[in-house]
Amino acid sequence: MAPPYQKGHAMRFTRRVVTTPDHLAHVAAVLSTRNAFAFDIEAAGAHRGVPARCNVTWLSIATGGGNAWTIPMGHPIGDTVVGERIVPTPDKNGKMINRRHPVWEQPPAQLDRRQVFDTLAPIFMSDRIKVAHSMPTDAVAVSQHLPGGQIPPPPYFDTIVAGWLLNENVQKGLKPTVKRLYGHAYDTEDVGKCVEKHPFSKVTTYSYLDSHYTWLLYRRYRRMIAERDLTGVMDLEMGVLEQLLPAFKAGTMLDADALSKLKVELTDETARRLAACHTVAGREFNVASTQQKQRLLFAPKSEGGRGLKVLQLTDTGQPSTSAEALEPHRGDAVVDALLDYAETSKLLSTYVDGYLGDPEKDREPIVFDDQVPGRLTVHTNLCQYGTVTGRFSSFQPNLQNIPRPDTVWGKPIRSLFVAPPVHKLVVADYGQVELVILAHYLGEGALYEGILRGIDPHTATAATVFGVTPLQVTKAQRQCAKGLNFAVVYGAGPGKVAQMAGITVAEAKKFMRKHEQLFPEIYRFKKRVIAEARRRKPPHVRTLLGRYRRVPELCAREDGIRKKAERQIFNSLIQGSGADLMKLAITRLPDALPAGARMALTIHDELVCVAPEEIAEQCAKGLEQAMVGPGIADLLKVPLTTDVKIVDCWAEAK
DNA sequence: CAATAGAGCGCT
DNA sequence: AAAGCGCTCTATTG
Repeated sequence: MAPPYQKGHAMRFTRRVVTTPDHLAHVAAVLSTRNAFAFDIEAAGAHRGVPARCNVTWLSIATGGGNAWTIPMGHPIGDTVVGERIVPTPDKNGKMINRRHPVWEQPPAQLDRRQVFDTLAPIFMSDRIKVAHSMPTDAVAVSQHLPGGQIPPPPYFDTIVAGWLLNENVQKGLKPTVKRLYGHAYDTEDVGKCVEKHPFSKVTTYSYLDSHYTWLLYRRYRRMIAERDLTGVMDLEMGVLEQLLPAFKAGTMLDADALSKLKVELTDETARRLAACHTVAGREFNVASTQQKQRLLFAPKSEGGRGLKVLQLTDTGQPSTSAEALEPHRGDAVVDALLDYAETSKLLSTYVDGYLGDPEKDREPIVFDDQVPGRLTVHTNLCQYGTVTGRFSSFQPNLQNIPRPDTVWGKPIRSLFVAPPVHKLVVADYGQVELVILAHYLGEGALYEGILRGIDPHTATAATVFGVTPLQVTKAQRQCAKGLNFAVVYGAGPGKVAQMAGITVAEAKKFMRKHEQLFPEIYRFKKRVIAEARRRKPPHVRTLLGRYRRVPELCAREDGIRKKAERQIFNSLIQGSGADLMKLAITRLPDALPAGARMALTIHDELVCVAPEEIAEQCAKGLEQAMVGPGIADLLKVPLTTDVKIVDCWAEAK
């Protein structure tokens, strides 16, 4: 039964917009007869981008039988502008200017959020299949309003993950996907970016269509996943998702005092280094401007430059001012000063000001200080569909590029990441997982034999190349072998190998030839992988657990393009299989870890868990089992190892 | 004024 | 001719 027509919005929406208790009860009644539903939220206000803290103002739900609704819960404006208001606002120079603001009519009466979620909680907490396009955002946002802050339980079907598994090379967002598959460009105004500024009816349509199309994608993808033999990988990803949600909701803790202290120190140091740049250059200039640096360094002395030789060009053919390009010019006072400044200013802007915000640059903090005294919380997005290879990406903030603790400024930065009070971080990383996977695929030869015997792969390679026993391998020989192994996995040329190994290009070429003679099985395997991939349509490879990586350029006519595709396809087999193993380990955590311990982060080959200190030891044992125990070990012909540490802060784990 | 491209650099 | 990412800043473009 449709509710009566309501004043204030168009007739055609009366079945879609839920604004009365009766209509809400009807929604719940229909959903209770369904075994799956898609949902989507819109958030407004300060923390709209942070699902753990955002203000949910719309909930839309779609399910079978053409049922779809949207439920506004505090949309501030109606449909038409009824006047305007002059508001004095400070401009960026602090001067007051009068700004005109539209005055909107009142929105229709809306349901109370509490009432909506109380009514729908049994549906969300049931064993129905929950469908969303990027589940973490919607599930964690909704969890704020469910009893006890509970996260809706599985089963899940995340359509963005399914779409990505079906084709990792296309835009994944709902709008581009709908445009591509259904030819409907339904939100050209970016309503979702700031719903509260758009008229009620417009948001109604937008919100409604989000869950409507998510449901259509579910219907479509469910079948395709099965048809393309992707059920196993999809199940794996949905298992990963289950572990991701609590980590996303809880966030990661930072030491608040250490961060404010570091801010002072890094700010001072960076200011000193900036002053040094201006002193040695003899004038003030913008040290962050590559254009100005180019002129300063490479212009002839007669024109006020340093007259340095250009050793490297950028993609657009400009003289490069990167650290790598300037390295040979070390010793020049200006070069030294510029590189010193670049070091700390990068760290300051990314890892300190980037977290705390910077009023001068109109940047909001991304840390929250309302959780535990003395601690700040960040809710990084560990994006399980963030790469083409299967790895995670991490953003807002990126916690996968925190500086290493073995550098002067890296240590205090990584030390910021701490366990919550009376908890420990339990950190484990796979040992040389990519070479282990390669050895598994090879099943023969010196690399395979070495890893089978538990020898460090770089040492094993060095022993073979230099014709010595593993115990006799020197540091320099191991470094050289490391460069060679790198070249295998990434397809690096002699220049990069030389640079990495600290040898000349001629020497690198010599060693690479020798490597090819001593490890023929590697090159045969590589050739075979590429040839088989090229024969498939579209050209692709499948990883250890069946994940696809398609690289259409593998059939390109142009040499450079095709060679790059060959490197990508081979690297994806290795890198993607590494991602498979890590994701499988993550799904094993609930069975392996003691109650109270959970995943916190993953950095490609590293898995960070958090546990109450009294069960940290158990957690460490469980983590090891999850990562290398039976079920993982059985997948490989060679042993996979992990190094587990129990620490108070992340910097201690290296 | 907002969006985008390019350069550069942090990580595995 | 080094695989995969995200963030900050400048300079340009709309």
